[in-house]
Amino acid sequence: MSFTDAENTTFEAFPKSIHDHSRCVKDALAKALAICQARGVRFTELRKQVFELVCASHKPIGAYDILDAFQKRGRKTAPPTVYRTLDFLLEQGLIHRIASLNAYIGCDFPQEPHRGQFVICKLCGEATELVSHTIEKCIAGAAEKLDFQVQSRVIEILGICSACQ
Amino acid sequence: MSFTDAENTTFEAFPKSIHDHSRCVKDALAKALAICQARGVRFTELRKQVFELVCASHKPIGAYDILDAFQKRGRKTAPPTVYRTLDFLLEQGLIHRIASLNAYIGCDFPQEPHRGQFVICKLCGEATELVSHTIEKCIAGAAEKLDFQVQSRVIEILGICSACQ
DNA sequence: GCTAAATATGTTATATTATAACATAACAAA
DNA sequence: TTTGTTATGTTATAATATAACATATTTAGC
Repeated sequence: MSFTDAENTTFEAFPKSIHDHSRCVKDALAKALAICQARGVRFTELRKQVFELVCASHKPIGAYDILDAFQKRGRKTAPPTVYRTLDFLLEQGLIHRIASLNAYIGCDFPQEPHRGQFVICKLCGEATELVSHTIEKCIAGAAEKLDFQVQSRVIEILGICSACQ
Repeated sequence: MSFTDAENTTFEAFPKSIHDHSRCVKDALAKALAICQARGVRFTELRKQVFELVCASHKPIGAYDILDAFQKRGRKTAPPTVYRTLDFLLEQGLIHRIASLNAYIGCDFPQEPHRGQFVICKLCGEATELVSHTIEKCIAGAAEKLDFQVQSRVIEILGICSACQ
């Protein structure tokens, strides 16, 4: 469930402790599959499994955590396999990379082309995605003044969530 | 030389190719020294040298580039020495870390308590700092709605600067 | 000045994150 | 069914960062 406020910022409830997570994962998988089919790219078993691991929680997960999970399941996997798969999911906009944590999180709005903005709790590790059009506009304005062509942006807000205070 | 626009965003000229850089470094060193003296912390020779290396250009520099520079000068230095020194400079707000590049850059506004926002050219590597109060407000607004205590933020805008287009 | 405490730096080893380069397998189109 | 393309496997290594402990330097109190 996402909200849009008066300043035109869209966000999910946070923290996400209280929601039907199995449904949440199921929906995300269905969306991802539909998106890949529509684009004619393959949502292979490996990609599906990595995506499921990333979506298993709303805490950004590291590449080596994914690797460990595979190895615990008895699947011998090497880092390039995981990184390549993460790269695919990033390219398709199904997940985001959190630069300040070297970790990956499922995208809350995979249908729409957009740039993720994140709010991340340093205590519980949960993160949620914002889409603030005000921030977008402000960045676009500054870029225009500098005659700068924006290609990507990293916006990560770190602190303590309401539940952890 | 910094500017403040109608939307209350302060920024330096960008790209910075055309400015008196030796003066720029000299000023930064003087400011850093004054700040450390005022706070009663030591701006040691090592810290000064690392700070000078970071300020030697307006391109974010990696920790291992700093290490290499020391080793080229015949000074045998190990990674922890560099990282500890960078940590000190970060704590004092004299430099910033660019998370998306794993690199470090001198702070343009070390006197004021603020959070860096960066515009970074992927071609020439130059970066400049913004202080957009609009972005600050927007983040503060979203945080308040989520009852989230902001501790730090990472705002990095990547693309192509005017000179490189 | 001398000594103790605090601060800073040196040193060794290792953890963590990510990629290069090349081999094999699976799939898709003709 | 063979050919090109895409995906995955495999080995090795690069790049970034920290833990743990040793030594040196500075500061403050005496």
